[in-house]
Amino acid sequence: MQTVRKDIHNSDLPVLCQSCEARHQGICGALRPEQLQQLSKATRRVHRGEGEELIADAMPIDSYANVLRGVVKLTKVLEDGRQQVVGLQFAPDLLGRPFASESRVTAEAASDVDLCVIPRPALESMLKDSAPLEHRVMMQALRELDEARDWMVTLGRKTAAEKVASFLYLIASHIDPTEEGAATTFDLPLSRSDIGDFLGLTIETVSRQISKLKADGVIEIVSYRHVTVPDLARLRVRCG
Amino acid sequence: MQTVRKDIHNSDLPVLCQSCEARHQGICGALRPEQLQQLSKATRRVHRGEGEELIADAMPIDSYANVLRGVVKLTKVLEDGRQQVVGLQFAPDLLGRPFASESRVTAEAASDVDLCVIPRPALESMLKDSAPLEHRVMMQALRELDEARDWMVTLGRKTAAEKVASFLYLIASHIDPTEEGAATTFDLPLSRSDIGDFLGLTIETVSRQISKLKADGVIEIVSYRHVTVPDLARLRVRCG
DNA sequence: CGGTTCTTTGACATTAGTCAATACCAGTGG
DNA sequence: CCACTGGTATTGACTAATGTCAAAGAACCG
Repeated sequence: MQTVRKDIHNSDLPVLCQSCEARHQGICGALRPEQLQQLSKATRRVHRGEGEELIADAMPIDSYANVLRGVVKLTKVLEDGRQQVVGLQFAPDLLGRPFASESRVTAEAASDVDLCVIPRPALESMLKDSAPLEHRVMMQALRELDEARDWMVTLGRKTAAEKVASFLYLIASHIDPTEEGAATTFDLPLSRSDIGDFLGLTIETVSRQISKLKADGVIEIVSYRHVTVPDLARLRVRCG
Repeated sequence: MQTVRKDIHNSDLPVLCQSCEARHQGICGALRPEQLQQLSKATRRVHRGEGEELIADAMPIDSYANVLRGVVKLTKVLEDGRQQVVGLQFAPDLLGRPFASESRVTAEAASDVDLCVIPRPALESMLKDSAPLEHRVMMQALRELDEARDWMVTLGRKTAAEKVASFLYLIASHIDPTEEGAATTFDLPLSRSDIGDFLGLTIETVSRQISKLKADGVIEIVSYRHVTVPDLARLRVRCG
C-alpha cells in the first residue's frame, strides 16, 4: 500500500493537500487519493492568531483540525482559576478528542497557527470506513499518552530547576530535532506565565530558574522569547 | 451486532470467558464468539501477588494482559531513584502498550491481581483482523489519556491536602461507584509510599494530610489500609 | 508474644510561593 | 527619532508549604 501511494502522481491529490505536512506524517497519510479528495471537499484552512481559543472546555466538539503550523496548548482550569497546561500540539497533530461528545480541555493557539479544519461528521464517517485512518488516530493517542506520562514525572518529582530545563529541552528537541551536543536557537512558543502553567510553577520561579541557567552559561537569552542553547547535552543533564 | 452477540448461548463461549469481566466491558467484548474461541486458545489466567513486577520498563513486550481483579500500578523512575506512579489500572483494563516494541513504564501488582495473559502475536494478529477490537483498544487509550491529563492538574496545581483528598476520591469512586453523598468503605490498594509516589509527595506529607482529614471527620481510618468515607460529597469539596 | 515493617508525629531545613519594586521591550504617537 | 505607555519579565525580601531527619507507635506475621 505504501508503494501504491508513492507511485500516485501528485495531480491526483487535492491542490491544498499536495504540500501539506499532514498528508505525510499526519493522519491524512492513511488515506487513499480518492478518500483524500472526498475529505478535502469538507475541510478548510484557517489561520488563528496567538491567544485565540480554538476549542472550549466542556463544549460540544463540532470539528477537528490538523495543526499545520505553530503550537497549540491544551489547558485545564480548576474552579478557582488555577490553570494547568496538559499538552502541547505541533504539526501535524490532530486537534480534538475523537469519539467524545464534549472536549475535556481548552485548546488555545500558543503562537500564530494554521489549521486544516475538518467538520466532525466528515472525519467520523471516514473513521468508520477507514481502519488505517483510525489506526493513525490511535497511534497519536498512544503517543500523547506516553508524553503525558513522561510529563507526570516532571510535574510530580522534579525540582523547579529540573522542570525548567526539561521544558526548554522539550521545546528545543521539537523545534529543531538535531543531534545532541549541537547548538540550537529557537523561539519559545509560550510566555513565562504559560511555562509556569505547564510546569506547575509560578512565573517568578520560572524566571529565576531561567536566569540561573543563563548565569551558568547553559542557555543564552537573546530576547524574552528567543533562546540559544550552545550545547543541548549540557541542558539535558539538567533535566534530572 | 450487539443484539447478535446477546443472543448467542453462553455455551458457544470458552468456559473461562463465560464469567469474565473483560468479555463485557473489556476488549473481549468486541470479539465474535468464534474469535473469542480462537483467542482463548492462546491465553491463560495467572495470579500475581502484591508487589510482583508484571512488565519491566524499557523491556520488550512479549505479552499483553487483561486485568481481571485487583489493581496494577504503572510507574516511571528517574535515574537517581525518584519514582512517579503514572497510572492505575483496574479490571477490565488491558495492560501493555499496543504497537510499541518496548514498554515505557514499569507495571507492578499494587494488590493481588488476576490476569488473563495474551501473547503478543495473538493479540496483534487479532487487532489486524478486527476493527472493533482495535476500536476498543483506542477507546481505552483515549480514556487513559483523559485520566492522565486530569492527574496532571492534580500534580501541577493542587496543594498536598487537595492531592490526598483527590486520591481518596479517585479510589472511592473506582472501588464503589455509588452516588455522591453516600457512605463508602474500602481498602486502599496502595501503601503510603505508593500514594506519595502517585501524588508527588513524601510519605510523611501523605500521612499528615490523612491525619488531618481524619481529625476533620471527613474520613475514618479503620486500619492503615481500610478507610471509611461517611459522606463522599464532603470529600469531593476537598479536592480543589 | 516478639520482631519486622509500615505509619505517624515532631522538630527543623529547604524549596517554592507571595508581594512588591524595578527593569525591559514593543508599540504608539508626538 | 525619541519619549511615553502598557504589558511582560526580572529581582529582592519575606512567608508558607513541603521535605528531611529522627524517634515513637501500630499493625502484621510468624
